[in-house]
Amino acid sequence: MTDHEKQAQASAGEPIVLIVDDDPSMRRALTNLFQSVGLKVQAFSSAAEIMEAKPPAVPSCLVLDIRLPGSSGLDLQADLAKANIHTPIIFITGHGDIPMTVRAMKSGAVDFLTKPVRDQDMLDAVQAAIERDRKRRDAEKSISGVRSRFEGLTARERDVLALVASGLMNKQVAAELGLAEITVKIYRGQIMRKMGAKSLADLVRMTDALGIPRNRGHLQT
Amino acid sequence: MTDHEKQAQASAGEPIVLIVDDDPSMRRALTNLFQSVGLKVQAFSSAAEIMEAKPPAVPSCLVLDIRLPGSSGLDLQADLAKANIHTPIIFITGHGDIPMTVRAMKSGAVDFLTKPVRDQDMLDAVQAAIERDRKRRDAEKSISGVRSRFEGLTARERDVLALVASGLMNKQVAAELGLAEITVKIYRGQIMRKMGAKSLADLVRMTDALGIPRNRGHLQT
DNA sequence: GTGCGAGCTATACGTAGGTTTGTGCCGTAG
DNA sequence: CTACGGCACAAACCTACGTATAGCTCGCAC
Repeated sequence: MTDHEKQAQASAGEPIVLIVDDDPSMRRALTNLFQSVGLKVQAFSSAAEIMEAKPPAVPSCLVLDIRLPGSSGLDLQADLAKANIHTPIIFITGHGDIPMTVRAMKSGAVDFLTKPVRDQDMLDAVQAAIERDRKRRDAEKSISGVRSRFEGLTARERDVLALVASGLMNKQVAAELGLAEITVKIYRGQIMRKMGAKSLADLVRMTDALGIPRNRGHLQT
Repeated sequence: MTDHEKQAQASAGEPIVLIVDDDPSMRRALTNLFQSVGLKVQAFSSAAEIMEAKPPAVPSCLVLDIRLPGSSGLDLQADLAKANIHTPIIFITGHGDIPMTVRAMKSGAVDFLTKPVRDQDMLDAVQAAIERDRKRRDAEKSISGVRSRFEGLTARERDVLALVASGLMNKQVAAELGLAEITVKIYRGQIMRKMGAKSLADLVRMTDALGIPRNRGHLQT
């Protein structure tokens, strides 16, 4: 298989583990551990270093020492969240305390391991983290196409879409927007075509996935 | 309408804090703390005791010492999960360790506080936990009506519902089920009436909320 | 048996959805 | 100026949706 072919299916496979630890011997040990089970590894020695690297395009996870030179692992976690990078994080700590653990877990860490870390615990945690990331990426991918098509709609088409997806009839949409019914019908057809929806049910699910507010939504009692 | 305004008319009823601790002085202190901010309280001295009580019908949370006579707080957490009771849990511990904390948080605990507990930390945690429970109850309530109406559908109506909600036209549904189109139309009308859906969009959202499998679903690219 | 509800269909009719073709206005990019 | 895209509408036409009325079978409970 050529590199090009590998790249083509990269989004689907070959997960990678990112290690951030200032202790070279720790980096080496973790790298060996992960490689021994066939995982790709990339190691960093500081938070700054990994923030400069581009986020991986494959399912991945971070293994992070809570005590790092400069900023702590928790700071890095917060920075990544702010940068909208949601790679799952596994913390390792030598002298962690409970409040620190709680904070990390509340912020979405998948695990928090204490030194000395047992190999099997680490591998289990990484396995779970990568699986979580894979799911997140799949979900992300499944709506990215929908979102980009939505971007291609004109302002008016979006108005109509919101009302149609909320269950209004064409004539009601027309009244709401001060249009003739025929105009709504035409926009509606354009929306279906542009969004690639083959039925109204499709369109409804797309708008829900996009989180478009419903002007007349319900579902109660 | 903002989320705050919605909140005001959400799940009615006086929230309650359930305390489980074998230390009478701790129970008294916590009870006083919560009552001082106007929260209702019910205290228990063991896991067995609270398992016998009926789960509260109002937004609530558990404040749980991790070390309990008989079973540990983590065991109680697991038992409650098994019994399908999802009241949010706040743990308190005197001598907890990190693995215990991780396990509790992974299992869905909202917080894990160490003694001595600062009053404000406890109140913040309880506030968050009750809010979480209120949201969960609201979500639960909003689909319970839909679910019960779905139970009232006949077998054939459910067949038709699944296909209609997946976006098929009446004639396609008819072909799929070996029926005449007119039959599908009539069932469809009955479904709309029985489910209380005022539009197809409604119906689609209901089926999605119920997790009904789609025979011809998509949403890709 | 009688009644009842589920299941199934038919004819008929009215409404809603959707496309095509064509018209026109407006603003802006070239 | 001209071309283009967004916006808006109309007439004509076809398809899909939905209801009412009516009739049929089957199985089950009384």
